[in-house]
Amino acid sequence: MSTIPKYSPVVEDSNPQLTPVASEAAAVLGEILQPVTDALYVLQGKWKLPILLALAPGTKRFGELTKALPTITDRMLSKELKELEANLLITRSVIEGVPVKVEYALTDHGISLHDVIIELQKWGLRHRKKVGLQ
Amino acid sequence: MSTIPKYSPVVEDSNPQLTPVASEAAAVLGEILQPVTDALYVLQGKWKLPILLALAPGTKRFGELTKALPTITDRMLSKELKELEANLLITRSVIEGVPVKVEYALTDHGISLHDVIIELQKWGLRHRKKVGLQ
DNA sequence: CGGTATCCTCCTAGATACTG
DNA sequence: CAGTATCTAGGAGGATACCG
Repeated sequence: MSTIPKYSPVVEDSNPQLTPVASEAAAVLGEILQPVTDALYVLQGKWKLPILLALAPGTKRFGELTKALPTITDRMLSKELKELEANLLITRSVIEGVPVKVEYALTDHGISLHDVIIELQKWGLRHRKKVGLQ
Repeated sequence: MSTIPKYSPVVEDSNPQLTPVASEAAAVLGEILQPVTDALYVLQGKWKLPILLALAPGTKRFGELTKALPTITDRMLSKELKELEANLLITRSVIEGVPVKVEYALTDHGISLHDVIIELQKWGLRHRKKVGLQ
């Protein structure tokens, strides 16, 4: 196992994708790019959003999540949960016993994604109409 | 060349990643997942956002974009511009002459991403603090 | 029950060279 | 100037089997 896996939070590097020219507009753009990239990063991948939505109604166990997301593999679910935990969006609680139970729940920080998701939803609906898919 | 490339708008399939159980909560979740996925989809990749931000101040030509995004390759820029155009976020205007000029500009639909981007930025800034990267 | 370990496949992104 | 053609590498995601 590698020592520092992908579970480190946020985006890996602040790569300068826009030239740092000395115009105010460009400066503003630069201040937008990084935070937005960070936000998009934590939602990246096929399963982040489905998992977060599945946890929205309340705490769920590993097995309950696999039922809620019938096509995810155990490996993927495990991997994604680790990343979400590393980004402080969910908590993982082990309940000792035989067999052991593990509960996953949204953190306040995870819940705070609500506004972002609503805004994405609103735009996504407009986009569907615009593009003509129903 | 394949006949139907990736330039088709929105996400390829509505894959049921959440079980359609008969609870109201799940129904609401299903209505959130698809539009949000669509919205995230059009911003996906390393260059979508930088290109959109580079076009925010106004129309730019291909060469101007390569200068604004110094590390992008021509191939990548060309590919991403096609996808953005297919998603109706930008327009492509050919100005005949020798040599030919091509101008790219945001559409109203592209500009309408503003609210989404601001919301992502706000959350991204909070996320950086939360995660402890300054 | 709640995962790991291995192996594999495809897709994205990039490098390089060339063109109307 | 504004791209296209071709090739390649790396990583995300997936299948399957096994484990404390």
